[in-house]
Amino acid sequence: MREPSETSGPAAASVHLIASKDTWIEGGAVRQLEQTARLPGMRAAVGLPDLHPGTGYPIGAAFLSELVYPALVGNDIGCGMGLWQTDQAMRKFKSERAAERLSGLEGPWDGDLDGWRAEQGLAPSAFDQALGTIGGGNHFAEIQAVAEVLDATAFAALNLDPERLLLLVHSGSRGLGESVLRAVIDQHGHQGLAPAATAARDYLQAHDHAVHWAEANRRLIATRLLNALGMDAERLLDVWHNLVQPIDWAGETLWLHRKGAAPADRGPVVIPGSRGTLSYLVEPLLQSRLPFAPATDPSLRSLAHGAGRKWKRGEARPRLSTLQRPEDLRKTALGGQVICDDKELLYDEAPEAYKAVDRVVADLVDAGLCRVIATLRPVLTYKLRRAAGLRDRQRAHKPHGARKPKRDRR
DNA sequence: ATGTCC
Repeated sequence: MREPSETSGPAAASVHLIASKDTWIEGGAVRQLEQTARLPGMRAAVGLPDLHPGTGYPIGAAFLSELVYPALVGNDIGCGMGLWQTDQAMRKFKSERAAERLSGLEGPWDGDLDGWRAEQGLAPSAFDQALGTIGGGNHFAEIQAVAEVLDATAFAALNLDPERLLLLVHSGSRGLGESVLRAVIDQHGHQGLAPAATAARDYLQAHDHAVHWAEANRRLIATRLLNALGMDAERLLDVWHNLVQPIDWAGETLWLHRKGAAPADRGPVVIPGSRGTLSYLVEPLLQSRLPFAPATDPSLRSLAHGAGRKWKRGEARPRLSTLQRPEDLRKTALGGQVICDDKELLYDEAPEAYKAVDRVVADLVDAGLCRVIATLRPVLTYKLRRAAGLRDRQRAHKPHGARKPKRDRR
């Protein structure tokens, strides 16, 4: 573990960075970590090895505070990862055939929403048309195969079969979380809220609903995708990496904010790479460490939530477009296939835009925070499918005058 | 990240 340099200002929370010297971390992200740690009421802050800059606050970090900071959780409240084991044998899977069967996941679900919501115990919201949709950015649904089993005992304990395909879903609360954040920010700005105050209570109630919505959303995404492929599956895990929750610490209640940080106290988690690299199924090693205290657990019971972005959104296309065409990006180095009809998104989420997940996981293992159970190989990554007529064209019709002149074909 | 943006 390396420690950020001392900075001036009021002595505040302890700040830790869990990363080896070989792991690239942007200076701006470390500055955001230190600045956030100086907010009122902060007790401890940790940057995980996937730390990278966010808008105002870093991503890949956890914060322990006396106050509740909605802005720190961000807009995608409840975002996380769900993992399913399917009944589909890897050897019999035809990924091109499967890709043809996947479409329409962007539109509203045509099932019995009321019945399903009741089954999930999920209160209705104005955003329920979006239930079962993946969204944009780094969200995805991915069919994976087991690449290597490194801990056979833990693997078997999860009832995992190395021959069967898995489904990993990464999504969150979409527009609902955005509306919850906007409502509290409009009233109170970015300030920390006293947990007992009405503002915090109202926020936390809406936050908890968004967290529930996000999990239900991942479940419905999985259901839709599995139905389309004619597969059955069992959920192995579901964890949130964007949320705030109360945590008991030496008799007092503090608030643990995870901003792109996976929990180390909810069983195994998947640390996804990019669509072109392996993902890691890991077993956290902190579950028996009680009582909870930052002094004995500087990781704040958290793990990296992925590889971490290396390039900001929008930066990848100009860097890569001369080297790789969109059709090149729809096949990956590990033989996987990518469904993504949005060019900007295709470039933004290219493997090159991410740090090396192997390095990130190695840092966690070296810090004694987790053990690798297995590595998972991407087979078919679903990002965004546009209606057939609109694929690889301009998103919307523009007036003729606004159209660029046709360029010569190379 | 965002029923994304005019």
